Amino acid sequence: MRTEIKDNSIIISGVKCFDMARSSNCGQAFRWKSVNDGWFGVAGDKGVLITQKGETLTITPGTDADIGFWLNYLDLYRDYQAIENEVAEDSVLSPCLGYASGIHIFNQEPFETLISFIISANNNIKRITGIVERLCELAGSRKEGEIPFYTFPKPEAIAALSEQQLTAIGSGYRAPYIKKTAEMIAAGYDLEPLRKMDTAAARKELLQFPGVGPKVADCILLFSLGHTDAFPLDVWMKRAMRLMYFGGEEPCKKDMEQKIAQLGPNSGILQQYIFHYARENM
DNA sequence: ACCCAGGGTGACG
DNA sequence: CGTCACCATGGG
Repeated sequence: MRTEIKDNSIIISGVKCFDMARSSNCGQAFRWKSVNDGWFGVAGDKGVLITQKGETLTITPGTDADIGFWLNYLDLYRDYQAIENEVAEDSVLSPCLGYASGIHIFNQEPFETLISFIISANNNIKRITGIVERLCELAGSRKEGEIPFYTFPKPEAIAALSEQQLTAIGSGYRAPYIKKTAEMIAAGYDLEPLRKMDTAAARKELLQFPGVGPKVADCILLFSLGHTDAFPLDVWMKRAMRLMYFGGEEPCKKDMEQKIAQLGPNSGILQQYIFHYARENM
């Protein structure tokens, strides 16, 4: 893999085992949208267009100082080929690769992920995307450029909104959860130390936030805090796990946990393959 | 009209 | 510890 700067763009060549289309459209992030010949997305205070042609990625705009940020965000440091090789040898999981090969876990900003997945509860991806977009327009800061965009709001900005404003953008009964959680972060709770905790301890911390239960906590751990063994179990995943490992029958909790543990330290990444496979097939 | 969506909360046993 | 009604919203 090689990086260079050309015409205000970051060019990353020799990119293997990465599919931007699948990665940006697999329900882990809500701020990427397909445009003419690529994807426009926002991360932190950066809004960029990413195009992929074969093994070459182009990120526009991008300077030398941004290279490390995007390599980390797109999880290009991780050896996904090794992970996919193991999946290919697993007779149960290998069918997922046809639909999920090239999916990377994006390393997103923790507060944004926390709020986004509170919104995700009992909701569908299209609606979640819309609510997040309206939240950014309501309380984020506008950035001008070739494609103008809004940043994800800071905790203080969301805490300052009324519940009525939050329901007005479509968040429904989750409005008080969003507000209270933002208030807790604005009051000084730091999510960063959760990266270094073991997954179970970090999960317990996240469960303190209103609107965060086991599934939402696992999404935050996996999509923003580097815990690749967090395994979000939503309705799609339960359906898929039932069919793949339990003959279509509902397993008891212990058997499910045992099966997940058996998938190893990258179970969360495998989860994303299974999730995408399930959404396309079930 | 009914069911579903990347579920969580609170009440009750 | 487990179960379950309820929660707001829009699309099928």
